[in-house]
Amino acid sequence: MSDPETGLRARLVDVGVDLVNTEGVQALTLREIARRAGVSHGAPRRYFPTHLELLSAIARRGVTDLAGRVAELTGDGAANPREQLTALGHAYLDFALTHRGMHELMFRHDLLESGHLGLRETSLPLFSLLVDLVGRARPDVDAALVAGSLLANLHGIAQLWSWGSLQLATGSGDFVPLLHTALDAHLGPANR
Amino acid sequence: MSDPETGLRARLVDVGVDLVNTEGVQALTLREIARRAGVSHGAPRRYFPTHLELLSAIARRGVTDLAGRVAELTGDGAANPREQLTALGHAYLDFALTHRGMHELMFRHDLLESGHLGLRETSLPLFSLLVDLVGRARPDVDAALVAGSLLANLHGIAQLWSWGSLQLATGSGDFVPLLHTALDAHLGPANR
DNA sequence: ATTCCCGAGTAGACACTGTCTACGACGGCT
DNA sequence: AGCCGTCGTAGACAGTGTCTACTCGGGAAT
Repeated sequence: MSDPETGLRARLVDVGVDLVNTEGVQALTLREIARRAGVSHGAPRRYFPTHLELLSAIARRGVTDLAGRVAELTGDGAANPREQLTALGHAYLDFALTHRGMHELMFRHDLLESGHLGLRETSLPLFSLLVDLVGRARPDVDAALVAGSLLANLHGIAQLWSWGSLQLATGSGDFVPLLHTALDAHLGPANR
Repeated sequence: MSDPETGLRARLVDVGVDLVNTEGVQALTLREIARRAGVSHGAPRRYFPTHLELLSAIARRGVTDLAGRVAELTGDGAANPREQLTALGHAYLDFALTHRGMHELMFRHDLLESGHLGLRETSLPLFSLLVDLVGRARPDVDAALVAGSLLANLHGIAQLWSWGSLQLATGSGDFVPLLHTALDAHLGPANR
């Protein structure tokens, strides 16, 4: 009847999401998750045959969370694509920096290559949204190429910023100038 | 007298570099490195008090390797900065994609945050070279900001490309168009 | 109503990991 | 000769992921 009691499967993922956001990615031990869910260390195996599949389920939670935030920011019809892209970039960086553990988990090589995550399918709508916005903002260029480079730019800023390399480089403690630099570079200088 | 016999310390790092390039980052077990170096699992502790410090030493080898490649590409005086930046970007992407394990190791959060790696100091010359080149190519902008964004862009392309997200996005199996898109975006369209 | 059975979780074993500590060789001093 | 410090060994310990045998409880079928 109550919500969190709906099956051990969901509870394990809930615990994992909490754990990665509070303690970091190295705390996502199979046994620790089981412990916090109040079951024995063998229990998760019935739902997730391997540790990687449990981690993938947790990471997928983060992907859909991020996708939700982006969707609600860019939801309203055909607004100014440049503004929407700014909001999208801001949302992405904000998510990555306030959920560092989850962001790190979402892009781990072993998860991505295991195939359990299905990031290719999960993140494709976000990418095609980006392609659409870029295509509307700059009809004169190869939208897929520019969108790809812009996505990589956002991702790189999030990554380098989160461990401090870029803050030392740019001096300031604010990532917004970097975001605007990246946007200006790919979309042309902000027209007013 | 012979080269590889110069101390266990160097031999451990040698073994680690080989291992990460052939088997990947998950093979860099303390005990496995010791095994391949022909010593017991307790031996590394005399030179590297913890596993992370050994990994940091291996990663530092990769950083200096990359710095060397970049330095020899951009060594000749004051050539065309745009061409030098193109060569630098190509070298960076090439290194990241042909040494995937090493590249992944070099940018692991736990290594960076442990402080043992010293990436801040190690990679600073590379970044200031980038700032210099960007400043010469575009005297009209904040060079540090653009260089930071460009570095993040290169890093992001390397990362996203290496696990296939971008190849699916751009269709082609070649990363050079993406590299030129990023360079054009930050430096302005190639003059001529 | 009794039997059967199957899904869900437990408990213990196994090989492996990183860290710690006590111990043994070996070589260069005085 | 005796000593001592450096280097490496060997074993213990807690913790990990995976595997397998088992127990328990509640329907379904006869």
